[in-house]
Amino acid sequence: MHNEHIAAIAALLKTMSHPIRLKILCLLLDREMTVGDIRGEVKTTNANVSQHLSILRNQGIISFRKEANFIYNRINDPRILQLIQTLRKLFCTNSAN
Amino acid sequence: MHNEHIAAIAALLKTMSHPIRLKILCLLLDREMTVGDIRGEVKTTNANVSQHLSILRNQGIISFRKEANFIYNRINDPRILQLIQTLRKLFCTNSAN
DNA sequence: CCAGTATTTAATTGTTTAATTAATTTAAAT
DNA sequence: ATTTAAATTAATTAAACAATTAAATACTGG
Repeated sequence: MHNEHIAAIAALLKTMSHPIRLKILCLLLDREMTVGDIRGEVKTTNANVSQHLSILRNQGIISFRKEANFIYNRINDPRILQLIQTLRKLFCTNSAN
Repeated sequence: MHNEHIAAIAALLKTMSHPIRLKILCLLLDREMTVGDIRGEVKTTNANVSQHLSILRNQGIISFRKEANFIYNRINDPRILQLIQTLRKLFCTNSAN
């Protein structure tokens, strides 16, 4: 692996490595969610969710669409979906494969 | 995914999210390496490598064996191997799968 | 025992990150 | 136009992280 790849992947992992951000990504696996929706699932403030979302956006992981004064967030990069699938398979099951 | 899983995975990703530590893990994919070996590959000091190794050990990612006054480090957890394989496949190739 | 090498530990210092709070923007509804 | 709700932004403060340097430990060989 080249050093640029390593730097890029390290940055990605860093973005994903906060419990709230990882949880947001897990929530967004299935569906779109607004900031308010997300705040209902994680135990923190609205502003805090918004800040974490902005970090995820800057990394290019999620994008959003605006409707009325709601903002619907979704996972942008299909590779992130696959990555989370792998994490779940490796660390959340007892299966042999 | 349960919150304990999320916390555990977030902690793992955090440990892996430093460029030097990620590079160390990539180097250890194939072979065992001493601190000195690793310092030859990453541009930093001996003490710094040792500190990063200790973080990786505390996370349970790598283990080591002692021989003379060398310490040979290796990846402990086969799931880490698979995870890095996945990262490489997703973010270091142009292939469609 | 002493010298030399490998590694770890400790202490310091600067940087980054994260949560909280308050203020601001944007859009909708009355 | 004013109010209300959703989301963002900004400012503050505390905590965590990381690199450097120096000191300490562990082990080997003469």
